[in-house]
Amino acid sequence: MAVDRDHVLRSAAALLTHKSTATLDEVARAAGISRATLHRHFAGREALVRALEALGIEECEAALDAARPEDGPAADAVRRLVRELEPAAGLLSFLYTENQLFEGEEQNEGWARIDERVSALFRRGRLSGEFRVDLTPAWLTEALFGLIASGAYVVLSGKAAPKDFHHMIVELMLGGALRTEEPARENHGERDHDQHPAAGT
Amino acid sequence: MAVDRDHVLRSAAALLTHKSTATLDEVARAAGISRATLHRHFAGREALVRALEALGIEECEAALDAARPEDGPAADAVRRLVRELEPAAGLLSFLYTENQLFEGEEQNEGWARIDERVSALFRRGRLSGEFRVDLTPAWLTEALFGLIASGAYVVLSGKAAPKDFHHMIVELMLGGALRTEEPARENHGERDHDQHPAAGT
DNA sequence: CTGTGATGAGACATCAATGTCTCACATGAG
DNA sequence: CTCATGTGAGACATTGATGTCTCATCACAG
Repeated sequence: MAVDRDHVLRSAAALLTHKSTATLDEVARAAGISRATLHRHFAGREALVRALEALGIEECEAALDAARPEDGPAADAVRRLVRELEPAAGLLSFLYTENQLFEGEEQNEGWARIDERVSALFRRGRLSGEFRVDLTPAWLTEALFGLIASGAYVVLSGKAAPKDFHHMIVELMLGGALRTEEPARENHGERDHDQHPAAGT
Repeated sequence: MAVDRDHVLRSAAALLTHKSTATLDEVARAAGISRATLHRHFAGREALVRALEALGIEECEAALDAARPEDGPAADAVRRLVRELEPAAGLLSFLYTENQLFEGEEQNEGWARIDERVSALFRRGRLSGEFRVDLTPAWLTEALFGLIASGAYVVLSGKAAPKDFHHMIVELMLGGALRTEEPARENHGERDHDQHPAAGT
């Protein structure tokens, strides 16, 4: 045997994340194999992207499982979810933009399922009174992935440190940019970052 | 004369927004002209994208001018900015993802300028005590454009109504998803004293 | 009407990415 | 050693998008 399929996929994901138009030859080089070998494992660019999509879906599902979106306060579940999704941020960023190309084509049911699970989390939070009622679960779901993509980009471009990824996204997502007397992002039981900016006057 | 250059650009923007790989032939058809004519106005795909980029920059600058980011509460300035940016959301969404392809190449200085102006707004808000200090202006700027892109996508896909565009983005951006005793979105200028014992736990 | 200018349609060559195939080499099993 | 397998390198044809050019048509100014 040869060529660790998973290694190839991850290399491809890393490369395509910041150069989505990379040639198959470039993808192969990035993985340390020849174009011929790459083609032996993935019939073509289409197949490669599909495989990446499958990998992304797989990681999202795994992240969702690990984040236990049904447990405890919804806000904490969101924090855990972002935490679990962080390793896949680059790949997701790529797929997020790539998916817009599939406009019109039928969306992979895997995404629909993930979308549903995340939406369910936001719905639960809304029902429990934790989340605002004027922001729909659908929008929050879309926004979450959008922010993850933006976050991955910011970190990649060096405008922010990797260690701030989780904080940036979770805090903006949950608490917003406005400073409040009572920081909305107080931890509901879980000890995440606690860089409370001493909201006092 | 013939072919309203501006019309062609806007058609192209609309098409490329949801199919970024559209053929020049498709772009031409979308604008209601022939590929030959399209080519007479824009030397090639490269030139076309550049023109779209220039248009996007122009609209952003105009939006920034109209939003008076220096006036009044920073939060209100953000609201005005999103309002002014809304018509260009589709175009921005396209450029936002497209820009990631130019990774490595020198970024158009126009974007740098816009980035700087928006960042300045968030810096101002942070200094005035309106915005949180743990979220950097750079991140908020990136996030704002990311949310605008997400918002444009959600509206385009029909998951949200166009009329909610502004609300969705501004509210999530400023107030976050968490429900608070004193909804941040009601602060349209004057800060109402929030001395509520919102201590969740 | 006539001339000018812009456009639409389409032919044609070019180019880059891709799909396919061959051949030689390296490695490991027997 | 000998064979089977997987791989690297590269040739070659195909395909789709593009750049370029020609020619007929249409609208409008004179």
